Amino acid sequence: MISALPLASLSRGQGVALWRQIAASLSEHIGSGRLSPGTRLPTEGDFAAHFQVNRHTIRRAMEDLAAQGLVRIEQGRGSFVSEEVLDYPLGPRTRFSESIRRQNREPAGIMLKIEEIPADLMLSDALAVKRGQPVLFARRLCLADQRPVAIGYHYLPITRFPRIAELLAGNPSITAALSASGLPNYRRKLTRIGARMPSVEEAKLLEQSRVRPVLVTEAINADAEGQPVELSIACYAAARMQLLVEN
Amino acid sequence: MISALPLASLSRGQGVALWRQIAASLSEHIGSGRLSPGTRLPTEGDFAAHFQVNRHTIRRAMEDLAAQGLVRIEQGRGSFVSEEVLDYPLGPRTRFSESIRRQNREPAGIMLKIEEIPADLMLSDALAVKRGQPVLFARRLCLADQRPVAIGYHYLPITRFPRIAELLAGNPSITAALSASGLPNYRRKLTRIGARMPSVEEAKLLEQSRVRPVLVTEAINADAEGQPVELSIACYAAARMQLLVEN
DNA sequence: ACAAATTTGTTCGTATGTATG
DNA sequence: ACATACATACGAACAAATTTG
Repeated sequence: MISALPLASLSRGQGVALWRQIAASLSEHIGSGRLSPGTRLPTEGDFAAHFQVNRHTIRRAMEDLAAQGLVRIEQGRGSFVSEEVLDYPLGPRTRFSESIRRQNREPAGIMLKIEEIPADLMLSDALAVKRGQPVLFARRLCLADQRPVAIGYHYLPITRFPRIAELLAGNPSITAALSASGLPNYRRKLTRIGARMPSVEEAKLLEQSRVRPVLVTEAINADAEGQPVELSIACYAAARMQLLVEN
Repeated sequence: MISALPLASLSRGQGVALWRQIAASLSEHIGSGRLSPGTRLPTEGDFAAHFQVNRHTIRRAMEDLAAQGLVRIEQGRGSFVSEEVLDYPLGPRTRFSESIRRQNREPAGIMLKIEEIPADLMLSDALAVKRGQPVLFARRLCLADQRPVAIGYHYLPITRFPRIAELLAGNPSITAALSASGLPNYRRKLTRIGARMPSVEEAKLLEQSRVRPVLVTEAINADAEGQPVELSIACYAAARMQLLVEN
C-alpha cells in the first residue's frame, strides 16, 4: 500500500537529483512517524511506478536511506523501516550483558568460531606476547532481544589461559571464561573508536545493509597489574547501538 | 598509468561479484602500500578498459572503497588514495586544538555560520533553559594541517553568555569565547557516539564522499557547578579521525 | 570571459543471477 | 517447482564539476 505516501511531486531538471528528492520524502515520512519502525515498505517496483521513475532511481534513494540507517534492505524479502537504538556505556568495567540488561533487554551471545592463531605483529604488541605464540581468536555475535547488535572479535593469550577455548565453547561470556581461568576482574584500559562500512559477512551477521556504517571499537583489557589479557575488537550496528562515554 | 596494477584476472560467474573482486584487488594494493596515500587513481574509463568491465562495475567498486575510507572520489577531478588518520582523545577536558597540536599538526577553525535560534525541546532539555529562550547556534569547520577533519555544531545559552556571538565571530575557539565570558574552565560530562552517512553539505565541507561514514559525537559541557553551558555535536570524517577513550 | 576537454554523477533501458517463501 | 524481490552487469546518454586552453 503506497496510499499512505504522498506523491511528493518530483521536480525534474532543477539541479536536485530525483533519488535525493525521493530519499528526502521517505526520510521525512519515517522521521515524522507516519511510517513506523519495523513496517515493510513497498517493493522497488511499486515505488518506481508510484514516483514515475526507473527502478534504479528508487534503489539509489533506498541505498541512501539504508546508509543513514533509516531503512533496512534485505535481498529477496523487502525493505523495512529501522528500529530504535540502544546505549552502550564505555568504561573501565564495560560488560555487554550488564549494559543490555540495564535497558530492559535480554542479552545473548552466540559463539561463531573459535580458533588458535599465531600472534602477528599487531597481536604480539597488544597482548605483550612473543610473535608466533598461540593466541585464541574467538568471534561472537551479540544480541539484544534476539536482534543482533554487535560482532565481537576477541584475542586472548593461550599461554596464560590454557583452558580458555573449552571454557568459551561452553559459555560465550568472556567475563565468565576469564573468571573461571582465575581472573575474576579485569579492566578496560583504552578504547579506540572508528566507523567504517561492514564486510559482506558482517552485514549478514548484523542483519543490516552493507551501505550502512558500523561503529568499530578496539579495546585492550588488562588485569590488576596492568598486564594485557584481551584484545577485543567490536563491530556495532550503528543503527541499533550508540556508545556512551561518561566523564 | 595502470601499468603498476596487475590485470588481476577476474573470475566471472563464480559467485563473487566482479565489483567485489576489483575492490578487493585495489584494496590490497592500497593496503600493501604499492599505491601510496594521496596518489591519483586512473579514471573510471581507464579502469573499465583495464579490467574489461562496464564503467558502472568500476564505480560500484570505487564506491565501496570510498565507503571504507580507502579512496576519495571527487566529481570532475578524479579519485585519490586516502591519507592517514588522527586520534582524538575524549575526556573531561576534551579540546580540539590541543589534541591536534599534540600530534604535530596545525589546528585551525573556520566559523561557518552563527545564528540565534529559540530553544526547542531537545535544546531546553540539554542546556537547562526554558523552551523558546534564545540559544546561539554556531557551526564550525575544524581543520588539521589545512585538511578538514570535523564539523562542530555548538549550542550555547545566550541568556548566560550575552556576548558569546561577537566573541565567537572574532575567534572561532569555543574555549576562548567561554573564557572571555567569565568561564575559564568547563568540563565534558557525557559523550554519545554514533555513526551515520553525511549529508550532502557535510560531505562537501569535509571533502569526503557521501558513501563514507562520519563519526558523530554529542556532548554536554558543564561548569564547575554541573550547570550545562554548551551542547556540542561534532561530525568527524571517519577516514581521517578516530576517537580515543582512556580509562 | 568563454569554450573545450576531462572526469565523475545521474538516469534510463535491458538482461540475468541469487535468495526467500 | 514456482513466483517474488533484491543483486549484479552491461550499454547508452546526458548532467555537473573541474581543469585547461
